[in-house]
Amino acid sequence: MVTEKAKKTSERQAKAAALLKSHNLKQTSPRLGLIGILMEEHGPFTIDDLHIKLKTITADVPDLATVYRTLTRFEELEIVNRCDFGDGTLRYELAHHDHHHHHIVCLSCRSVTPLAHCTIDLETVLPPDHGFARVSHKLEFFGICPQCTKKPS
Amino acid sequence: MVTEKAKKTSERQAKAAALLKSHNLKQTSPRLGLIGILMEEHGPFTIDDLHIKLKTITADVPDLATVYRTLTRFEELEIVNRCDFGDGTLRYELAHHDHHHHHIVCLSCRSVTPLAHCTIDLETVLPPDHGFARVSHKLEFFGICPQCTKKPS
DNA sequence: ATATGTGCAAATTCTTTGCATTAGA
DNA sequence: TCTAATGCAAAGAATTTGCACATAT
Repeated sequence: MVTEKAKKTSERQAKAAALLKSHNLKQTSPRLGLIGILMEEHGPFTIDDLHIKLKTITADVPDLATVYRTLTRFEELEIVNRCDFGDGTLRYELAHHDHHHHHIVCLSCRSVTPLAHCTIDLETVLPPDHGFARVSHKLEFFGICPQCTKKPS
Repeated sequence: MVTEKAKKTSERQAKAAALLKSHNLKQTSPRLGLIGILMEEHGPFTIDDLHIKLKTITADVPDLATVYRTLTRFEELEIVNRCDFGDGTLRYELAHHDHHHHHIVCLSCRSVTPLAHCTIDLETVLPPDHGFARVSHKLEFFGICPQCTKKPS
């Protein structure tokens, strides 16, 4: 009997393989491992988070340098998004090309909550004559989450 | 005869001194120098930019560590804003308390253009039941500026 | 077979910290 | 005088790089 979980895992593996193939990247275990983790949980995760998670699923963990190189590569290919919450450590999450979204970060416990989707309309936010091409944006929210608000800090 | 420029400079010095006094900070030359520079040009500037600019106005340049400490202090006191454009180096600009604004960064020449003011309305962007307290946001735009768009890269 | 990817170790870059000394208020 | 601020040097943290070896296609 095939469990539901095992089924999902194999689906993910197939998707991960297809994703690499579509970008002409070789199927290596660091890459498959990283995409697998990012498909399983939303994140975003720091490089260290990801490196630690890799340890739990593989015997021979890839080198930290490889994790850095892999994610930099993935970012260039827009397989992942890089998130910068201004705390000195970058975080990565899988890119979803049908929408994009932002996060709200708790300044107390550092938890990260994804927001449903982006409602920013560039036309209304930027001056009409800005003259910039290929405009994108980074938007992150910060605050004190409901749990931390209750607790006396 | 007093030139227009000299007059502005002395006005700035007076404002800088008042700013420090209002926060109970001692009047030291690193602090006065930094505020002076930030009042003169919008920036935002990296720590290194500021350190280099200090060299042009003072004989005995403050140590880099002092520049870091001073700006961290200023940020806590909300005298300056810290800007993070995701390129690995933080930038600082004077905080204006009557408004806040964002920037558009050219991905080609790295120039930074301040946008007039922020038009983001938290109510419409965040889900109504988010439950976070003391919400703030960081928003930066990226693109290719008009000059760089013209030039063949 | 061959270009691509990886491990390892060292180097870089940005930032922070400890501590003795100096200097504002 | 007495606390706060600075300089200096060293430590830290995150990330990048060079190069020889390994591996996917």
